[in-house]
Amino acid sequence: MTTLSPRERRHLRTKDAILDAARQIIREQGADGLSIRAIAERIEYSPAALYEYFGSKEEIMAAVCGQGHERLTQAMTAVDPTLPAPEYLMAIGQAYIAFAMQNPEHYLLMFTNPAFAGSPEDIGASDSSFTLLLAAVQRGLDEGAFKERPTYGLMQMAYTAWAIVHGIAMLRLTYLTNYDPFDFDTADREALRSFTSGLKK
Amino acid sequence: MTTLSPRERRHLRTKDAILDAARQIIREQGADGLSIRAIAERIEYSPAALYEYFGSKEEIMAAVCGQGHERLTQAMTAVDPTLPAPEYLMAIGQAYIAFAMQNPEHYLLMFTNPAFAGSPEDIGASDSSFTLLLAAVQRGLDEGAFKERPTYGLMQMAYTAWAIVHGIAMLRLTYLTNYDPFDFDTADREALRSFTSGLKK
DNA sequence: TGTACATCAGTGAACGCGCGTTCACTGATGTAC
DNA sequence: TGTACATCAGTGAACGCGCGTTCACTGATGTAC
Repeated sequence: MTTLSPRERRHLRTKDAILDAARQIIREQGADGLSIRAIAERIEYSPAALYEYFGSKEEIMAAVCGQGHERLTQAMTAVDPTLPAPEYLMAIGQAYIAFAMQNPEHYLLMFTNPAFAGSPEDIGASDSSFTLLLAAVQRGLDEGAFKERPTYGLMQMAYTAWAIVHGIAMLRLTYLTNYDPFDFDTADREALRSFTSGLKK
Repeated sequence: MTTLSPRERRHLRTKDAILDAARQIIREQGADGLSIRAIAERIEYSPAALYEYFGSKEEIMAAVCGQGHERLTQAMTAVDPTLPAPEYLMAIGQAYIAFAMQNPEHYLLMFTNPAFAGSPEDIGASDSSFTLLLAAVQRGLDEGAFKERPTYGLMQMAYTAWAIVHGIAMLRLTYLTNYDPFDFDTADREALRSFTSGLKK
């Protein structure tokens, strides 16, 4: 790893400041409120200055998404891997949901923006958070904790496990804001338990 | 029910044409592509003409959302209510997902647009599709097919059941377009079975 | 049935706005000798 | 250490664009008598 010159360090710091500003704007005003001009205003630069760091607005959004995927994977990796498979699956699910709640701007940009969705690589082995999920389900199958069916194997189980945490995250972030008749975290845990227990037979 | 004058009929027909055009545009270009001008062009009117029918762009979007909620409720109501509670719950879940797949523009506008989310009434008794879901879970509890826990009762079960179908719908519509390594419908059915069977204990 | 008038449905042009991006420029920082 | 020059980081003004909405208008449709 080469050491960086002061100039390079400053460059990276400014780049980070741009991404931070972008995240804050999305958090406060939604993705529609994000504009080059708003970012520039927040970091007290002229709009044109941002083009020294990113080629376009789209590049900035892609960078924020990339950051989000990294941090999501990190949060899931922090889960204790020595847990029994069903508990481990539940725990990474809870970590996933917690990440979404704590980083709504990241999560919504990652999964709401049509521009960053739908390419096969995203769900394939290269997408590391999904890879973690696949491994968790595989372990459950190997250890006999989950039972396969002809039409419900590794991929299907992982896909539906993803769907449930994604559904919880999206509902809470987009539809159930300002609504809390009960403790969501507890209900979510029960939902994961219910779903996971269903994988056993 | 009063009969309508030809003028009133024509008015309603044009109103419908506006909503249809709006839905098609969202379908083809996403919600961001929706504009008064685009709708006007599609129905071969001047942009200003739309203000004869709706007060603002927002009113048009709200009307499309309203249509969507109606149709979703209709689709779920069409499910055979004489099915045993667990099968009934699965069936309305499948109807929910099928609606989203067949009406992506409705579904995405309803659940993606921040402007139409988050008011308590939306999840309360007034939202009829959620009411259907609540009734289904209640039946399962009454019949002893589902078992309550201290932290996982009627509302929690309904909320998480909603989350799972919502997650499936959103994933398929926004992230897994152009990706089909297996039959989603089959996997979805298994997921609902797995989740529902988990409600029994 | 004919006529006078009111209402309705639609047009075309214009408004002000915020946007992403470009471009010529300038002063500051770093580099070579 | 001093000087000449190249590169870097940032500015300010302007571009063209598409947007929602308003407004004065006009011809068509409906209504009253």
